[in-house]
Order: sequence, then structure tokens, then C-alpha cells
Amino acid sequence: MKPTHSATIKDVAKKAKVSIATVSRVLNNLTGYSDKTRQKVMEAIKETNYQPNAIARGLINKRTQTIGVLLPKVSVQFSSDILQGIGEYAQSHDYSVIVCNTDADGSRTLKYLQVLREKQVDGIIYTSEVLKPEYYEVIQAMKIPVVLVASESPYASVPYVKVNDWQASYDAVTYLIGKGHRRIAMISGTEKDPIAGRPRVQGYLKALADHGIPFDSKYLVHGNFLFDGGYRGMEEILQKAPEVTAVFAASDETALGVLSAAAKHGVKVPQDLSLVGYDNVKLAQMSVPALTTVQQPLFAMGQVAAAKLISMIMTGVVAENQLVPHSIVERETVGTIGND
Amino acid sequence: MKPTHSATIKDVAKKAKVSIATVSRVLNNLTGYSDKTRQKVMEAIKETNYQPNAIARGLINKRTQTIGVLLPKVSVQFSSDILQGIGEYAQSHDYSVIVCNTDADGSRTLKYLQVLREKQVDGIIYTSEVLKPEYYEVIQAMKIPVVLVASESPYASVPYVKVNDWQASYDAVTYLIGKGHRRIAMISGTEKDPIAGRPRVQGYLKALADHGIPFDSKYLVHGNFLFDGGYRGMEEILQKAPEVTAVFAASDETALGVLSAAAKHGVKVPQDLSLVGYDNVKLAQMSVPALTTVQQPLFAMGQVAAAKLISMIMTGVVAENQLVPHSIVERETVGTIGND
DNA sequence: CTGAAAGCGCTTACAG
DNA sequence: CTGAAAGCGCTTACAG
Repeated sequence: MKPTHSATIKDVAKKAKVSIATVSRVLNNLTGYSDKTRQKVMEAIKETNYQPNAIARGLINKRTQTIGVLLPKVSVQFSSDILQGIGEYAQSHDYSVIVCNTDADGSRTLKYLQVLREKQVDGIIYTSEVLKPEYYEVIQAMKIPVVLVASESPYASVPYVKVNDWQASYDAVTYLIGKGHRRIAMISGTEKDPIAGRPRVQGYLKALADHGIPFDSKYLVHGNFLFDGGYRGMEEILQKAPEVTAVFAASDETALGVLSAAAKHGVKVPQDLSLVGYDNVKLAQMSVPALTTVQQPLFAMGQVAAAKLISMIMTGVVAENQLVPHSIVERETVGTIGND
Repeated sequence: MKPTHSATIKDVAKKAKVSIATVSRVLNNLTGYSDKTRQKVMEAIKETNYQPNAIARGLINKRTQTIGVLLPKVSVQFSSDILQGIGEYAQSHDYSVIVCNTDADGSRTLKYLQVLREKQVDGIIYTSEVLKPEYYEVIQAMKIPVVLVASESPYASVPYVKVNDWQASYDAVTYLIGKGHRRIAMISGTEKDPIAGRPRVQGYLKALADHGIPFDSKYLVHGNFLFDGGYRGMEEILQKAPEVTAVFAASDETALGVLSAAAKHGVKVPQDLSLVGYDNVKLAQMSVPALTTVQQPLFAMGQVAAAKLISMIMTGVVAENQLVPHSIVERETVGTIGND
């Protein structure tokens, strides 16, 4: 007679003729049972096709072995590379991940946080966005660790892992200058974004200044990290400042928008215009010409964030912030210019 | 004196001077308490900052309000569009989603299934891959519903939602024929893939046959749904069959590979060569020229799958299979050819 | 080495 | 309308 319900520890105990305490012990590889008992229990587990119930376990252990990941939809490829890294690390350390698409909508974030709390996740990874005080507060109340990826925060208890955006941007522009460019425009991300918006603009400005190139405000146009921002930005530049020889785009998607607009207006890349992107997302290799870009190690960032979080869960000690290395991957969109 | 632990139903009961049963009742909007009691309880909830514990609730209800989603990494954009749809629907119906990246690795799938079982998910969505008998078996044992997206199965208890791949492919090729092309090559997906591989090839073959175009085996090359498959496939075609005037690629990524290879060899799209992709992923709008492609409503497919799954969870009755409509979105990669 | 019992935070008959 | 009690499937002192 097959049981209609899935086997529980009780069924195993009965079949093995031991107490549930003993079953629990062998299940958890504790000590305190003879080898013979172990045999009996193992056999009963096989026979009953027993599977532990993580919910019951979680209730008593106050550990669910699951973490929550909050990420905005923005620039999907970007997010999913990070998510991939998180998932990889988590899974190999016996954690599951609940994903929450905040979709750049604040009220949703709060709701998700609520759910994660009720579901008793052991920790949270927060991606690509500023950790607003209101979010920080509720997370505090949850008494679980959080780590930020591709974002940063002023909270000592919330470590982050990210690239040095300012520096990366500085390097990209310096790279362009090294190729002989002086009339370099930038299409930024969202203007007010304090993480990936402003710092990258600052890096651009500083690189110009350090190389004695006066800043021309026509050369800076604000985008939104997306394709259309790049497209429109490029058209604006073409109109207001056609003398520009290079464009630095704040994301690869933006750069692809530039590429499209350039093609539409008969501007040849890299012959007439050089272009550098940012992210080195899979896209960057697939365009024609292939995109020279600033690489962020997205997958690794996800892994590192997961590692930090899990370490915080286990030890209770706050992890260090971590700046991960960026680099410029050279492909086909940058040309050299002779001195003029 | 602040409690060191988060408030439980017990704390609320004490503060409101009622039993935990009563608290539970108002929490769940049941009947059986005076308005006055309700007031007291609500107040106590506020004061204690009580949050329900979904784990405890799940243990007794045998419902966790979470579903598991299995998806391979292949063609990330594709997967994340579907995931987005699932997430959207799930969240608005009070379900959380645990994502499992199977990464085209079988043993991993089994392990994930195990985890999902232990975590007592209420249902599973399985994406883009064949549901192998061994997987089906363990899912059966879990006694929870499954639905397939962008895949199909012979199991009556496992509904799927997908596009009619055969038909979509047939339509794409017919479209090319309608534009005057007769020497049409195809770069397929993974050759043996029974879902997105073979049926699309069959559709190609049938469209050719129906229009009296003899099939030339040089015109069919197998790729892998990825960029490099398209790139290499295009080079192969250029070499073996340079007379080809159109290529049908089994995925947008593949099509971008074709675009790159074409550019590399000086073949102009659409002037020298027409190209149709498959998926209509965000990528397709970002290439130069923008890709004409077969659109799969990925986001909607995710939503529909989630809807079916949740309905199955609630009602216990198996949902119907669903073929969702595809269409051809015309952009810039197809040119017309005069009769010859 | 082993088991009886308490308890994790809830829900739900059952009585009153 | 309200509460005491049993129970969901586990783990973990505590005794022996």
C-alpha cells in the first residue's frame, strides 16, 4: 500500500524501527548512532523514497538557504550576467535564489522586500541601484545581511562590489586621447544617476582636463543607458558638433544606438568616428564593427557578491567593499588620428 | 525594552490580550471576531511591527507560494525575456520565483529538481528544453504541476506554451520567396534539437517544396543558435554556395553572426544578401541594418506559462497546451529580387 | 548509542 | 465571538 503523502521522517523512523531523533541524526551526519542503526535508517530512506522538507527545517533552524536578488530590468543583458554569477556561486554553496524584478519602480521594491522578509531569506543582493534610506531601513529591520553589486552606499554595514566607474571612464577617454582624438563627445547614462551616471561624466571631464583639452558643453549629451538614448544622442551631436571625432558612450547599448545613428547619417565607424562603449556585454562582440569597450567583469561581480553575502550569513561579520578591475577591450570601433 | 527577536503571532496576541487563534483569524481575514477585537489586534500588529512568517505558514498550509523556473543559459536574452514575463505574472499573483540556471547540463537539472522539491515549491516552469523522461519522473514524484515554455512534451499532464516552430519557419521562408528569392540558405539551430532545431528545418524544406524550389543540401548548414554558429555558417555558405541570395537564420543571434561574416567578406545586406532572423529579441533592433525577423512573443509566453501553472496549482486541473502567434517583423535586412 | 519531549511560528478543527 | 489544543515536519537539549 503506497502512502498518499510524501514520506516524512516519521515514516522513515517507523520503517527503521528507531526514533525520529535518530533518523534526524543520520540525516544530518551527526554523531551518536551505531553503524547498524545507520544502515537500517539509510535503507528505510531508500525504501520510503524520503526527501527532507526544507520548510520544516527552515522553521526550526531559522535558515532557509535562500537569498533574494533585487534587480531592475534596465539593460537586461547586464543584469542577467550578474545574476548568472550570483546563481552559479549560490547553487554551488547550497543556496537558492529568489529573483525580484524591481523594474525601476520604487513601490515594487518595498513590496518585494516585504515578501523576502516573510519568506525568511537569509540575505539580499541588491543590484545596480541606489539603496534608498527607506529600503535600508526595512532591511535593517530584517536583521539580515545585504550586499550591493554595481552600486554603492554610504552604509558601513552594506558592502558593495563594483568597478571604479570614475576611473574606468577616465581610462576610456584617456585611451581615446592616446589615439590622437581631442574632439571627444560623451553620451552619458541617466543624468542624475549617482552610481553609473555622474561618476562616468566626471571621469570624462577629468581626463579631458588632465590632457589640456577644454570642455565644450555641446560635447556632452545625456542618454539613459539604452539604445534609443544613444541613437538620439548621436543625432544631437551630429547636428550640434559635427566636428567630433570620437564618442564615448556610457553603455554598450548606448554605443549600439550611436552605431545605428552613424550608419543612418553616412558616418563611417571607425573611419569618420571612433566609438568606445561601456560594459562589454555580449552585444559588444556582435555589432558591425565590433565594439571597443570598457569591460566590467559582470559575471565575476555576481559571484563575488554572492560569496560576500554568504560569508556574512555564516560569520555575521560585515564584508569589505570591493572594487573589481576593469579594462579596455579593443575591437574595431576606434581609429587613430594624426596630430593636427 | 525591545525584543531581540522579530515579533511573532504570540507577541501580538499577548499585547492585544487575545489568543493566537484570534490573531491568526484577523491576519487571514477570516470571520469570527468582533470589530473591537480586530481593532486591538491591528493595533498590536502595528506596535510590535509584526510580519508573518511564510515558512511557518508554508509548513502547515503545504503551500509555499513559490514556483521554480528552470532555464538554460543558452541565448540569455531569450531566457530573460521569458523569465521577465513569468516574474511579472507571478509577483502580481503573490508567488515568488526561484530561478535555476541549468546551463545545458543535465546532472545539474536533477540537482535543481531535488532542491525545488525540498523547498516545497508549488509548481515548476521548465524552459526551452526537452523534458527528459528522467526529469519527468522525479517531477511526477513531487506531485506538483509543471508547464513547459518554448518547448513541448508528449506528456498529457504537462502542458506547453510555444510558437508553432514549423509554421513560423515555413512563413519566414515563404516570405523570402515572396520577395523573389529562390536560392535561400538556412543556418539552423542545434541539429538534433527536436524543439527549435528540426521543426524549423522542416518548415524551411516544406516551404521550398511547396513553391517548386528544389532543395540543395549545400544550402543547409547547422549552427547552434549562437553568434559564432551564424558566423561560421555564413562563411561556409559563402564558400560552398556564393550564389545564395537569402539566408534564414534560426535565431537572431545567429543572424547577427551572419551579418558580421557578411560584412567581413564585403557582402552587403540587404543589397547582395537578404537575411531573416528568429526570436525578435531586443538585439534585432540594434543591429545595422536592423534585422527582419520572426517574432516570438517571449514576454507574453512567460506570462501565459505562469498563468497556466498557477491555475493548475489552484484548481488541480491540467491546463491546455497553447500555441501562441508568431509574426514577421520587417526591418531592413530583406531586399526584393526581380524574376530571373 | 538512543528516545521522549519541547519547540520553531503558524492554522484549524473543536468546544464553549 | 473566543480560546485551548493538536499538528505541520523537523532539530536539539536532556536523560538514560
